[in-house]
Amino acid sequence: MTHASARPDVEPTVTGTMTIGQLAARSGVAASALRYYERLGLIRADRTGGNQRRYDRAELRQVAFIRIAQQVGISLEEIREALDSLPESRTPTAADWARLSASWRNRLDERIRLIEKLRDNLVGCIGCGCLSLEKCALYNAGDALGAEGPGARLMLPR
Amino acid sequence: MTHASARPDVEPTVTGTMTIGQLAARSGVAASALRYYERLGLIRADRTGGNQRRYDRAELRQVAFIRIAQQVGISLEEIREALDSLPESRTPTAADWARLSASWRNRLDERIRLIEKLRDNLVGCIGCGCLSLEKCALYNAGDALGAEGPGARLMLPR
DNA sequence: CTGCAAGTTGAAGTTCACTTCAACTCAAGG
DNA sequence: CCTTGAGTTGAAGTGAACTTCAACTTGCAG
Repeated sequence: MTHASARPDVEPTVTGTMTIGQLAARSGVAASALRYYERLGLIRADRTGGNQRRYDRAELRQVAFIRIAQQVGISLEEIREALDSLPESRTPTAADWARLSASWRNRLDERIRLIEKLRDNLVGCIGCGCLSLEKCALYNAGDALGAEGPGARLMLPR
Repeated sequence: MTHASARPDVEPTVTGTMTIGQLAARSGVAASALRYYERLGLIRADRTGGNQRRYDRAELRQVAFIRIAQQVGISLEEIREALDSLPESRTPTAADWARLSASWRNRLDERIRLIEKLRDNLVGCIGCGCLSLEKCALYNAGDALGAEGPGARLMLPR
């Protein structure tokens, strides 16, 4: 083993910008995914003279936001729309983020309500055999089951 | 409008079995999806002399279970595994279902915990700008962010 | 200055969960 | 018997979210 002191090669440079590899390592998101996000307009990067991406520190927060939103079941397209609603002034302020996330609180609340209903009814409802689909409160809770258009569906409704 | 009495053409026959169209209508799942589920071994159907599917009433419950599990973010493959764990004796009993759903309660609890954490931290965490990824409790909550293998990822972790 | 890991692009591939299509066959009312 | 709507199959298409590949180019340690 080499000397145990800090390895400087992954540390962000003095300028505070990161390469795609560094952002990937720090965010836990694959570099290919970051490029994909950029193509979709979810994140942005400056370029060096040699056309390599250099990410601002702020992009780390942006990527975190994207990942979290995804975990909540929001599609990248919807995330893009939300991010587009941020002011043009780059590097959104804390207040901007707060406004955005507040608007998603409802979605989270809805999701929790649904899953809790699911959990609370699972044993009782399926166990009791009441799952007759027409009357069962559980089943009707997630009403948006009807198909609409081709392609794969989102796992969770709405 | 014709006379308002019940239309018998969608009603299940005296035998209690359903055509694929009837099961589709009653479960809210497209017929094509039902055939797909059958290919994956998630549901089963008897056949008429002319090779048409005839579903037992019990399959309605089965389909409901599948749909609910999906809403919780469980993949069809995992659902199949769970259903395979049911006893060979066709038409599982209420106790069987209860056992199965009980084993999924944990997953539901986990999901709820995660989303609640997300919700509770969203405004505070992103708003305050603490989202430095390494320290943020919110981000670390959903740790399984690392990639593994090709293909699309599940929306929600685990 | 050289070597080589890390970066770049566009195109094509992958997985999941379906849907759509074409080309039939079945079932049942009139 | 005929027609018509519902059902059958296998193959191919779809959308989301990425990954992988090939064929280069950059950037920096030695």
